[in-house]
Amino acid sequence: MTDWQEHEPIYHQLAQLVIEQIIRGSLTEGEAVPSVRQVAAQERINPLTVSRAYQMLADDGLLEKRRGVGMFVAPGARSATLAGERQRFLDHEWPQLLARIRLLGLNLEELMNGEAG
Amino acid sequence: MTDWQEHEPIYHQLAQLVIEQIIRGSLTEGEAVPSVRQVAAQERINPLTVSRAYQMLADDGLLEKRRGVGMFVAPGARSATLAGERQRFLDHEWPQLLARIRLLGLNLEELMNGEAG
Amino acid sequence: MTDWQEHEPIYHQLAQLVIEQIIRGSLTEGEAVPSVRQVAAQERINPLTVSRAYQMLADDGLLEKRRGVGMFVAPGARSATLAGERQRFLDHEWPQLLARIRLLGLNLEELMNGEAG
Amino acid sequence: MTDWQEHEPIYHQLAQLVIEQIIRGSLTEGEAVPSVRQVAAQERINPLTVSRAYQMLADDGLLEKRRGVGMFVAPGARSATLAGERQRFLDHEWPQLLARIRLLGLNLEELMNGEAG
DNA sequence: GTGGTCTAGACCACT
DNA sequence: GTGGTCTAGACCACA
Repeated sequence: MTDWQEHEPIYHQLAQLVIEQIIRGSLTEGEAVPSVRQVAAQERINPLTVSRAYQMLADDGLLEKRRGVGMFVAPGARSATLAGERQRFLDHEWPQLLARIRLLGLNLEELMNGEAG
Repeated sequence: MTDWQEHEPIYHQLAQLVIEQIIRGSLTEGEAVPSVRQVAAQERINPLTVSRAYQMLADDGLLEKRRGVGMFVAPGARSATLAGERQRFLDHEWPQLLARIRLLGLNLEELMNGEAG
Repeated sequence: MTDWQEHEPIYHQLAQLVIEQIIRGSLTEGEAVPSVRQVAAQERINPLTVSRAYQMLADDGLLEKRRGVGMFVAPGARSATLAGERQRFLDHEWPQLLARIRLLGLNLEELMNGEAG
Repeated sequence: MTDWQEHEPIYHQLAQLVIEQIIRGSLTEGEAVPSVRQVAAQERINPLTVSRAYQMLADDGLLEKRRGVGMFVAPGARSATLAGERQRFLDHEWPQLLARIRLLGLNLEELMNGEAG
């Protein structure tokens, strides 16, 4: 059972988890994703919430539905995801972040400090 | 007119803007912040939303209300803000971001130097 | 109260209705769309079902959300919709349809007959 | 391997394919239709799905079962099918399609002549 | 007032 | 077994 962030929709966090698993390789292309009911039971959340997450991923072409069978990681999902996420990060998140880091007067050393702990 | 982020409350984003201005020095201690009505008109948002943002800042001791006159940047606001923001950033936001950067296979040093992409 | 088709999701039919109203001009750009609750009450369906329809339209850029206020027909929605629907029809639906019409040996006259009744 | 439409049951689409073949004459009356297993393997779908399609056609009198042998196109199937399909198309599908064509501002004559776009 | 999220539970179609 | 749809109802954040 994952512990969900308070202020972000569960279905969104769940989708993100799947994306991470695809990137990390713990879900490989062509592999079946755990069923909606299975995830719902395991995470103790409503099937509809799981369904929404999977639906989002299917809309983005990361998952493939086979009717009456289940949902599968789409071929090419890993590279597509990785490229897409990188793009989004570099274009939208990082510029704002960098401005913020500079505003706060933080440098590389201070930022690296945390990782030792 | 700022363009607001989709998934974060406007009042929160607005407060953040004021904080940045204080840190940057474009709002100096003792200076009056623009009136609720003024901001509301300029940004085309509800006055209540502006009010809420200012209230938050007042609660944190960054703004001072002077009845019938307006709101002013509190003395000591800049250093307090800067310290607080740095703390919050390093403790809560940065760890997640670093994990994300690693997951995407990006190099932090290059990112900091603007060499990425 | 609309009478819904049996075999197509209500939220999908509802979205289609809104699209038709935009094309037809009974919903003009910038105009507020009836609220989720309002439609739900009027059509005697669940608010969530209405919400899904509106969400689809917002995702396609046909509706604009203003938080805490409501949803509005996006600027440029009419021409975008019309162009998009035409494209989709000509590219995907019509070729199959034409093949079918020819297979059944139907001609223009037979097809026009129905419209008199 | 056919690529199936998203929102219509595969068994229904499969039955439609057989009907088209009968009308087109690529399946003649008295001829055996390919076995359930054969189709299932070729189309990579569940044998039950194929079976269901064939069953529907048999129920409509378009196919005949001969136990232990296979299924065959029934005598009189072609004319019966053609008449039935025309009826169904003109009565149920075409009126909606025509309304849609009108809504999109398309010209039926041009469409029939392939001049559209 | 607005839309968004989540739940519990029912029912359906497809394979 | 699979996912999809819908309902009734609760609660929340935003404006």
